[in-house]
Formats: sequence, structure tokens, C-alpha cells
Amino acid sequence: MTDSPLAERRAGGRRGGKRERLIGAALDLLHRQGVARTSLAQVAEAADVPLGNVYYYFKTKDDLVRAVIDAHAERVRATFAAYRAAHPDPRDRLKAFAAQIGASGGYAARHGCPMGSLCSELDKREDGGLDQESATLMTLGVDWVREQFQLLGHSAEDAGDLAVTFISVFQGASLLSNTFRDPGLMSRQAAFLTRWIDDQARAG
Amino acid sequence: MTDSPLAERRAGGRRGGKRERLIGAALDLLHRQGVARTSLAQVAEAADVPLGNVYYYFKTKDDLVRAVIDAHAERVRATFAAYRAAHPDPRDRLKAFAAQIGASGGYAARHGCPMGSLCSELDKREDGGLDQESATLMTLGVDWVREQFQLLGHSAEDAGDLAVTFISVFQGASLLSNTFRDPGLMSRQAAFLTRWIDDQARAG
Amino acid sequence: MTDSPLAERRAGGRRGGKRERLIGAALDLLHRQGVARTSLAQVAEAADVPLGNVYYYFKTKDDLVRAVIDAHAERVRATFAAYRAAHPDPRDRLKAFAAQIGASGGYAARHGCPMGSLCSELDKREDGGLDQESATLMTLGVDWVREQFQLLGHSAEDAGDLAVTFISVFQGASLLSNTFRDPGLMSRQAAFLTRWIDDQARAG
Amino acid sequence: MTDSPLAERRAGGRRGGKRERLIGAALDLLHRQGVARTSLAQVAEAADVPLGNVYYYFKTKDDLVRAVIDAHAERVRATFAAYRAAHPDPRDRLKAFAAQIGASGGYAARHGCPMGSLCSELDKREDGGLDQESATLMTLGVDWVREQFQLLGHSAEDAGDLAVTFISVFQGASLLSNTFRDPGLMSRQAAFLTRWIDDQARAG
DNA sequence: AATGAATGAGATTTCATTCAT
DNA sequence: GATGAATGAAATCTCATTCAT
Repeated sequence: MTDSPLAERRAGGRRGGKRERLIGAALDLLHRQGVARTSLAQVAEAADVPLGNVYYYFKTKDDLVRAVIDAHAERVRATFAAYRAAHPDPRDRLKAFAAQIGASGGYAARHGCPMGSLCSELDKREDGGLDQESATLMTLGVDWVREQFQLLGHSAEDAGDLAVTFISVFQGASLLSNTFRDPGLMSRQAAFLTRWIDDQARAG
Repeated sequence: MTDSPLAERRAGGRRGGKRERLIGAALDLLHRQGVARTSLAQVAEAADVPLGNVYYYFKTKDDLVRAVIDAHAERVRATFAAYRAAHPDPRDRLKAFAAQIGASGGYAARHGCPMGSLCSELDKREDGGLDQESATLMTLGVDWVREQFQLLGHSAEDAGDLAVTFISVFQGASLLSNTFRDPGLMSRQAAFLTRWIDDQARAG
Repeated sequence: MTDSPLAERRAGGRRGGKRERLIGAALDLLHRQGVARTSLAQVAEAADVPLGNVYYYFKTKDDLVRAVIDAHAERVRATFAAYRAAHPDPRDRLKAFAAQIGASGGYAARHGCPMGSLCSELDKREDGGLDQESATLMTLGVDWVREQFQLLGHSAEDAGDLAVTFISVFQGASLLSNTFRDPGLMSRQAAFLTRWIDDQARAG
Repeated sequence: MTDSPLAERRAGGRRGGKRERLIGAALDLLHRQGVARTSLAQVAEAADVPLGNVYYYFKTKDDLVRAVIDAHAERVRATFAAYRAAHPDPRDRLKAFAAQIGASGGYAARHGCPMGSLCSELDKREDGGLDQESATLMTLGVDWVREQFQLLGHSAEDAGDLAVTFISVFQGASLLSNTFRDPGLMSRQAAFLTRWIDDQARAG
């Protein structure tokens, strides 16, 4: 009782929750500045952790990036699980996803899509295996959308192509929204996706 | 005569065409490795130009990046001009663009779309004005596609949205193709775009 | 009974014999990697002892190195005692030593002689007094060999020089065996030593 | 004339001879402190070169070490060439070598033999190929001594073993001289080598 | 006694940029 | 114009050692 206050329990049992603070700060900075332009000193500063201490939690910078990707993946999984729970109809699930995309214009206009940015940057590296890690992240979305289209009666192959189109529009719109600093762009493309979902559902 | 052969005149009158060689080498390296991970020393080496000499042609690294973006923009403009010249019907022009997209799967799977990569990376920087520069590049495509849809009878607003969808699919598919190292992905999305162009042409 | 089994008593009475495990792991790692390239974290890991706990047993890294040297010295003393017990004739004792040298080619080719490596590395340090410690280790061998030559009738001075020659050949051969990764080198030099012992015994 | 003063000519034509100063400083520090305990900052300081500038001449620390080994090898080759030139009789050449060994007691007592130290330390590393480099250095001596013994009529195999014994005594004596801080040790072992050379010459 | 966590000094390395000639 | 050399700031990473409990 005296040894483990609530704050520490929430932090996963670690004293002070520094690991979590580091991942949180890194999540934010990596998404905003990119991997290459974010130094561990910045992350440490933002997390209020001495630089040397970062290496107690993460052996290398890549390790931290990996942890950030994993944390992000967990969020994504939770989002999809929520759609599943909230909507029995796959079409509604896809529309919920599209709606969320439309609502994320503010963030997209400022920073683009975190997943897309990471994939774009990490695929340019030949070392490590971080590109695989980020690819896994992207797979989550494609697989989930494909699954919904299959549930709507599309063949595995068709559903795969439809899923790629869906995520492509999402990723492309995030990029353009960011490039043009135009938050409204996202909602207009989300509207397109919503209509398109209905078209495909009819066709499935 | 002996000092400035024709080849050099074409290269802008500069002796040896070093500026052009630098831009060419940078174009290649920046697209493959990203801006942050490409050093001027690498560019100089690839262009067979002494490092110290680079600064005679480009005051800063950003200056070189700007020149690369401009050079790429020129290529893009030339491509669109060629479509215009080759096809009187805007629908055919768009299909020609889609066809080229489909044919570029190999490059996309390896490096993504140069424009997309640059926009994604440069929009993460708050300094300089390179994000504006890369946004201009992206605008070229969107504007050209919008123009074709307007020629097909769509309103300015509708055509703008359609253009954004078109370029989004292109950019998103490039990203996914690169992420999944799947060249075929591009041609399948290009096929989708081709059908979709017909749909919009009918509707316009 | 349940808290201190025999195995632990033998280990010096300390619970778990952690001190011994640390020395054992350090002995191995220091000989293989050298002092400077071996971190306490590695030693702790290899000994399955928490890093923080190392400092309960050894105040500093140098303290641990000292303990390793002492442990090694104990082994060396035991070896010499065994030769003494097994062979009444000093000449046979020396030949037994030479034979052991010849048989150690495999280890020497991989890591050199532990004593030699330690002396070579630690004599390069001006701090601490670890060089004295490793010198003591080397003295053991020289003194024992000298003793045998004196027993064979050589003067103290002559015996000292002979002992230095003997150990020099041993150390030099260990170094060359390691440098050239040639295990057979040791046995060939051991054969030389054996003949040479006879020559000196005759001369003594 | 005004552009290339004598000092620069001597330094190999490079301005200021920084490369040479770096190698010189490194030669000294590496021999005295070992590779691991010598930082590039120390070398830079000793050579009066800004740290950042070191990397203009040597891409990595290992590169500098390599250059030092090469420089040392050059010295060794020059020494052997001098023996060859000065003495037609291989026996005299070997004795000249032994005499030099005997005369080097002061340095050996303080720092050991540079070659031996390097081989001992670098053979403990699994990375890079510096162990090969230092092995080459050691080969120089063994090969040269073998050559002399062959000229004296020994078979290739015998001469090889004799050469290894010779260099072993040299290396071992350097180590013991350093360990015991005893400069006289070297001259006494050199005397042994001189007598031993005669024995082998008679036997060859 | 035991230990997970913390810390700060220092090492190697990279690189955009500048300078002297 | 051209260029080899120089420079310093900053980044990643290591590690002996200490601390709080």
C-alpha cells in the first residue's frame, strides 16, 4: 500500500512511469517531426527524464521507435475493436471508420497521418527492421477493412483491392491535407468514401 | 570552342554541367534515401564534384533540395504537356496518367512516389520554406487533374474534389506499394482509377 | 538447512555463492575480451546476479579484477603444488609444466595466455595498482621455475635467467599462437622447451 | 616556393602535415595506453588538431589504428632491410636483431613491445579485421627470422620453428620486462638469444 | 543484503558549412 | 571559379558508479 501508490499502478507498476512518459513524448515528437529529425535528447527533455536514463529503458533509438509503433498499433487495434463492438453491420463499421477519418482533418492538416509518415520515412532505410514494424502497422488497417468487405460478400481478392483503395484514399488524403494545410480536405474525401462504401456494399 | 562544347551549352552554359550533375545525383539520392538521410558529401561523390564546390552552386543544402524539387516539377509539367498534346479528350488524358501510374509499380514498390515522400518529409519541418516548395509540386498534379474534370463538365468545386481523390489514390497506393513491397498493387489501383474516371466522366 | 545447503557453505558461506559466480564469470570474460572491453553489466548477466548487487561484493570494477587475479593465482599455485607432489625430480616437474603448456594450444590459439593478457593490458594503466597485482601473478611462475633450476644445481642468478627464458618462451608462444590462430605452435614450442630443459639440467 | 615551405614537403606535401602528426601522436599513445584506453580526443589534443578534423583524415578510429600499424610495419621493414644491407652473413643479421632487442630494455620496461601489445589487445576483438592487421605486423618478424635460418641451411620447417622460438623469447621477454619494470631483463635474454643463434647456426 | 532504477561524464561519429588559397 | 581542408555543434550510445527502498 505504502509502496505502490495509484499513480504507479497506472504506470504499469514501474516507479514514476518513466517508460510510459518516454513513449508518450516520443509518440508525439516522432509524429510531428519525423524519426530522423527527433533526437533522443528532445524526447528525454519532453518526458522530463535524464538522457542517460533513456537507455535504461530502450537500448537504442530504434528500440524506442519500435515501442512507439507498438503503442500506436495497440491504439489502432482498440479503435477497430470498438467499431466491431458498436456496429454489427460491417457497412456501418466502415462508415464509422470513414467518419473518424473525416473528423481527423485538424491533426492531418498539421502532421499528416502518423502511420503514413512512419511508413514513408522508415521504408527509406535499409538497416534495422523498422520498415517491417511500420508495415505491420499499416497491415492492421488494410486487413480490418478487407475483413469487413468480405463480410459484405466480396471475394477475398476483391475485398483486398477494395481495402487497399480505401486505405489509399485515407493515406493520400492525409498527405494532401497536410501538404495543403487544409483540414476540410479530409472531410470531403471521407464523404466520398462513405458514398463509395455504399456502392461497394450494393455490388458485393 | 574548345572550352565550351555543345553539351555544355545545353547544360546551361556552365562548364562541365556540374550544377546539372549535382541536381541529378541529388534527385536520385533524395528520392531513395530521403532528405535527412542524404548528406551533401554523398551527393557530391555521386555527382563527381568536390564537396567544397557544391557551395558555389548552392548556398545551402536547402537550396539544393529546392533545385531538385524545381527540376522534378519541370518533369511533371512536361509529362502533363505531353498528355495534352497526345490526347484531345480529357478522359483519355486522365487515363494516360492512370496508365503511367499503373506502370510505375516497380519504382513505387522500391521507393514510393518521390513527390509524396518529399511532401511527407518536408511538411514535418518548421524551418525554411521547403514545405511550400514541395506543396507547389503536389499542386501541379491536383490542378492538372482538376482542369481535365472541369473540361469534362464538372463544376470547379466538384472537379477539385475529384482531383484530390484521384491524386490521393495515386499517393496512397504509392505508399502502400512501397510499404508492402508490392509492385502489382499499383496496377490494380490504376485499374480502379481507370474505371472510376469513366464513372465520373459519365456523371459530369 | 533449507537456507544454507552444503554447496553454499563450500562457496564461502555466502548465500547463493554469488561472489564466486561473479568471479567465475569475470574470469571467463576478462580472459576472453580483456578488461577494458568487459563491462560489469556483462559480468553480472553472465553470473546471473543483478547489476546493483555486484557492488555489494566488490566496491569497484578494479576490486573485481583483483579478485579474479587472486583466484587465478590460486589455481596456478595449486598446479605447481600438484607438480611438486607428483614428481620428486625437478626436471620432471619442469617437463610436466612444459607438457601442460604444449597441451594448452587450443585455448592459447583462441585467447592467448590469461596471465600474459592481463599483464599486457594492466601494465598500460597508470592508475590503481592493478599492475602490481598482475605482476605478482607472473612472479609465481618465474619463481617456481627458478626454484626448480636451483634444485638442479644452478646458481640463483643463472636459475633466474633460465626461469625468465622458460616463461618468456611460454608467454611469447601463447601470444604468437593467438596471433596466428595456430594451436600446433604451442606444442612445437613445448617440445623445444622439453629438449632445452634437458640441456640445462645437464649443464646445471 | 612561397606556397610549399620545407616543413610541408617533409610532411608528404600536405598542408601542416596533420595526418602525420595524428599518426605520430596515435603511435605514441596507443603504444603507451593501449587502443581501448586511448580516445580520439587525446590523440587530437596531442597532435594539436581539432577533434572534428581527425575524421577528415581517418573515417573511423579503427582506420587510424590501421594507419598506425602500417606506419609501424614500415619501420620494421626498414630495420630488417638495414640488417640485410649491413651484414652479408645471416648469423650476423640475427645477432644484430638480438642486439637491438637487448638495447630496447628501457622502452620495453616502460611499455612492453608495441607489436606484442597490439596483437594481445586486438586479438581479443571479434569485430573489424584489425587482428589480421596486427598479425601481419607480427608475421614480418617471424618471416624475416625464418628466412635467415633457411639461409643458414635449415629446412623450411625447422627454420619456421626456430623463428617462432626467437620471436617468442623476444615477445615474452618484452612482456616480463614490462611486468617487472626491469630493463636489464631484456639484455640478459638477448645474450641468451645470441648464444642460441650460434648453437643453431652450428646445427643448421 | 539486495536491487531496480538512475545518473552524468565521456566516447565515437556525422555533417552542414566555412575558409584560405 | 574551384577546392582541399577545417571546424564545431550535435547525435547516439556506453558504462562505472550511486541511490532509494
